Parts: sequence; C-alpha cells; structure tokens
Amino acid sequence: MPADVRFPRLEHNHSLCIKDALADADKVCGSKGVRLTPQRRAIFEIVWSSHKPIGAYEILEILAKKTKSRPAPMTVYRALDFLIEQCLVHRIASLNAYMGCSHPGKHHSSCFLICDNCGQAAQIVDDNIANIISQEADRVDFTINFNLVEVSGVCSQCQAKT
Amino acid sequence: MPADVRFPRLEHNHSLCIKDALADADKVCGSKGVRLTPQRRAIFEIVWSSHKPIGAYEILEILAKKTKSRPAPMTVYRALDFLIEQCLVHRIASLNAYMGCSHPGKHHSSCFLICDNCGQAAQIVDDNIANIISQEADRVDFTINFNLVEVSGVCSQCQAKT
DNA sequence: GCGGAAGTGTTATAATATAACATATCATTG
DNA sequence: CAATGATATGTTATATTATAACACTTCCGC
Repeated sequence: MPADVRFPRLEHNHSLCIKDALADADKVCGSKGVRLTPQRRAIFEIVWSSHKPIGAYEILEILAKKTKSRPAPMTVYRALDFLIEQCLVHRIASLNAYMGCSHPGKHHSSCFLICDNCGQAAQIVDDNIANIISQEADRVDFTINFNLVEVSGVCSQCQAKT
Repeated sequence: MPADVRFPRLEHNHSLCIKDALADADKVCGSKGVRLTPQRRAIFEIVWSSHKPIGAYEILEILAKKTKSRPAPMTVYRALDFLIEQCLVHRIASLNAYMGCSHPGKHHSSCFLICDNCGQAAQIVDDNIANIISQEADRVDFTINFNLVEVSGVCSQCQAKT
C-alpha cells in the first residue's frame, strides 16, 4: 500500500478543502448518529481554515470576531473533544494545537509531518509505521493503545525557497 | 540490530539506576565541557527518582521538600532545558513530563512506550522506526529535523496483573 | 584581579486546560 | 403534548504548564 500523504501546495484552492471537510463531517456524524451542532460545525470550520495546526485560544479569538461574542475556553475545548472523539480533528501534542483529519471518521494510527518553516502539517496514513512500532512493542509484550508520531522538519516547498 | 528496550521491573533495585545515571551524566558533561552544577544534578536525580515521566511542578515540590526552600519554576525549567540539551533527559510531549534518557549523551531518535496503568515509560532505541519514518518523509521530499514517537498502552507486568 | 560568559534568583505573566454547577435544548416515550 | 432523561451549552472560577525580563552572582580564562 502506498502511503497516502497530503501536503497541500501553498497556493491550492483551499475553499474546496473546507467544503469537502464539512461534507465529510456531516456524513460521518450522520452515520454515527451524533450531532454536529452549529457551534461544533463553526469550530470545525475554523480548524479547517488552514492546514496549520491551530491553538484552542486562537480558535477562540476567531470565534469571538465572527460572532461578536466571546465564548469561554470551555466551549472550544468541548467542541474539540467532540471532534477528536469522532476522528474529525487531531491534536498535535508537540504544538498543543489541533488540525483537521484528512481521513475523517476512521480510527487510524497516523503520522504528522510538521513544517517548522510554513507551519503546515500533513497527515500520513500508512500502516508501515504502525506495523514497525507494533513489532517493537511485541518484543517487550507491550499492548498498544495509541500511537503518537509527530515529525518536525521542512517541507519540500519551503526547501525550494531557500 | 536488535531493539534495545528497557522496561524496568517494578521491584528492581532502583538505586542502581540512579547511581548509573548520575555517573553517566557526570561523564557526558565532563566530556562535553559543560557544567553539571549541584542544582542541575539535584534535578536530574529527581527526574531519575522513578521510571515514570515526572512533571516540572512535581520536581519543584520534591525540590522544595528536600531543600526547605522553594525555587521558582524557572529554576526547574532551566535545569530541564540544560539536561534535554545534553540528551540526559527527554520531554514526553503527550504527558507534559520529563524522564531520564536511557542512552545519555547521544542524539538519537527514540520511541517511548508509556504504560497507562503503572505510569512507567520505556525508551526504545532502534533505527527501524526512524528508518521507516524517514522513508515516508522522503516520498514527499520532507526533510526531517526531529521525530517524536510516543506510544501509550499497557506494559507486560500490568497485563499480567489483571 | 579583570572582564565576559554562564549560571542563578526573583517577580511577573503568558499560554493551555479543566472542574463544577447552572441552564437550555433535544428526542423519546407514556 | 407533556414529562423526563440525556445531551449540549453557558458561566465562573481555577488548575496546570511554561516563559519573559531583568538583576545579581559565580566561574574561568586571561
């Protein structure tokens, strides 16, 4: 299986990404029988406003500007918890930030490539990494619950610029 | 190369771990010409007081008890920064915590197995994982700076207990 | 001993995240 | 359709983790 990697070009038509993500989210939530409320949807859309992981308080700021009201941080964290639960959003632990999932709705072990230069991140969904980790864990009889793989570096576009 | 994994038995003689770690740290700092000051040494020793990743403010509490004075958080973070710089300590991003490095002084790409039950963590130093990640990154022409691999699950000892 | 670098002390504050409890809305069933 | 329990949201307060900025001290080579 070839790795499925999506590192967006800087100049791509991002409105399509947002549109697709929203459509996917509606579908996933519909099929799971959970509610993508307007608030959750709004926060999901903000997370998808770029391919850069975004902090909870940044989301809050954007929300405040859009709605002329300032929800409490809890509001954002609750929505994020929901979205993560539904595998629509991932938390990037090394940045304390959140980004949309490129393969929504499926629990998967994934790996993130995070560009130190442009801030964009790409999700790799590929079993190879998980398989190797699984092998290593087997050697010490460790039962895996969850893999976190985050790689920082420089993406090809940013390399080309130097 | 076989993976070098160290998952400590709960009942092992931990004073030896501490002793070895301190000896290693002295050696590493000596050879690098950097100073393992008493304060840094004390904090390093606290980090090594168990095989569980420990938070900065937990370190601070222990330090306060030991020394009858209460240093500012900065003190702890500065020592940790130094120790991480020298590869004597690792930061576990998924826990916002710190643990001693089992292969001190060498920059290496490593993987941590973190037991959700007992809280202990083990460091795997093996090139296989790094190699696979490197391959995946190559496919999208991504230049790796640093790999973060943290795996949560249940260690063999804790499984045996259920 | 002098001077610069490295280390430490101190105060304040930033940034991230959760607890606890009240209120509102929804969805089902009696 | 109203009662009811579950889900979602609002609100206030606070916990937890981490850094900024500046003063002072100690170390070490010259």
